[in-house]
Amino acid sequence: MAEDLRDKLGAQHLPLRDQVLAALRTAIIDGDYLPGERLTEDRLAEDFGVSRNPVREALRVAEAEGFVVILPRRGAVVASPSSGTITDMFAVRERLEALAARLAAERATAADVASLRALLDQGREATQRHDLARVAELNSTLHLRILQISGNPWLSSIAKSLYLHVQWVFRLGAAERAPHSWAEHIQLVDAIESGDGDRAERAALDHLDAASAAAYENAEGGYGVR
Amino acid sequence: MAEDLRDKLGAQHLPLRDQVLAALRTAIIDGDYLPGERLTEDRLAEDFGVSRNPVREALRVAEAEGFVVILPRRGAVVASPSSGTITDMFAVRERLEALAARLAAERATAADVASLRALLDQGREATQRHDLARVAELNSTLHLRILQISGNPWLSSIAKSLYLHVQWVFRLGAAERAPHSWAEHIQLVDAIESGDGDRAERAALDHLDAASAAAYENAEGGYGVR
DNA sequence: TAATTGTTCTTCGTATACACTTTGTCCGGA
DNA sequence: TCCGGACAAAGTGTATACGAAGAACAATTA
Repeated sequence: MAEDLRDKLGAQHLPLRDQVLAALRTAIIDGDYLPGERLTEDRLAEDFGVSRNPVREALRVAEAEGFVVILPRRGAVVASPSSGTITDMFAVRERLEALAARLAAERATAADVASLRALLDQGREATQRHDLARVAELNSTLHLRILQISGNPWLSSIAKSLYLHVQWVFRLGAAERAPHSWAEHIQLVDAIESGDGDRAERAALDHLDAASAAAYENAEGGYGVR
Repeated sequence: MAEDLRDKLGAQHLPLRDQVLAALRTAIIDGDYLPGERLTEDRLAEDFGVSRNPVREALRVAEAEGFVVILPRRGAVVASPSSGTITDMFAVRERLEALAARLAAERATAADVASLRALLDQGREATQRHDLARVAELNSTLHLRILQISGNPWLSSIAKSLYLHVQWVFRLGAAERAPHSWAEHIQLVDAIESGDGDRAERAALDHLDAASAAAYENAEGGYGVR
């Protein structure tokens, strides 16, 4: 009850535009709306059961985030990530996640490390169960958690946005990420626990290299993105 | 004329919401709207002479960009960058601009280098004239130009946004940036021209270190940002 | 003084209207 | 058949109005 009150003080009723934005993002990432597809305001409004205003506001933010492109007087279309984009995104992610790993190593508390280890355990378990969806989800959670531990809000929000886009491109390409090499993750968490920034950074870079290599293999088959 | 036609094909009549967004950004960066200041939709609509709709859309984007904070059912207030933010921003900028310098070194054409040198010359000249505003402007242009040369749109847009925020914090703090050490810039451009990625990266890092040191000195006096 | 109530301001969402562009279609003429 | 222009349809861009609900502040009451 006390928690309810505290929540109510600030807010709790998240605006429709935010719900629309979230729904739009996931719809695009999941491929429900394909690149190049036209997104008229009326259509989105109908799809989400709201009026045009919340839709418009969500669209502007989605544009700023790079999920849609808005052509003046023509409306919005889902953005079309090109193969060049993958290289570019990984180049930036490399730097950012290396920094995040370093900061996390320098700042992680025992509780932080424990939470990372817990994710690692769940990941191993899910891998054994061959629950690929869960594995991918845990992978995301782990990376996001490290960003959070880094304690740099800018880093966190930028990398998070990049991460979403990478996921998007992945889904467009191959069905699902390959079975993750949790060994790399363990290396990374070990390094963070050690408090050795250099080592953490190296571990992050190694992991990213492997991930980007996998990305290219996946991309080979090709996303039908024109 | 051919250019006019090409422009007309796509568009030319940039929407009110974009004009409002641009005006809002500069108003915040210039300190016309101070951190913590309340920005009601009606007030902004009146200030810019438009209806509430374009204002709302501009506000959402400004929120996504971190210039304003929107409290549910309370409205928007200008964001309040704290001293921690400066450290965080520079940590990210360091990585990003180092990457940009490396990419620029690897990809710069002769024409690119020439345009950088031209900016350098103008900068030196403006410094001699003690035209500080122009110096600051040329400094911005130079950095943005390097980002553009890097050819990585993600890097470019992220770093650009960070750059805007840094400027904002600067203006809040001290009146104007100290007379720039163009020597560092020359080092950087030399390194880019040489095509040596490592060297360019080092030069960028050196420059950022100096800039962040200067930032702290300036910040010492204190931005009255509560 | 402290708690409660009421008032006011403002956001949030909806609905509507209309000008203006872009696009697509149709039709007549060469 | 092919071309060109008139015409209609679709959709964005902007403005405006209105009701509901939350938050802040003032006034009132115990």
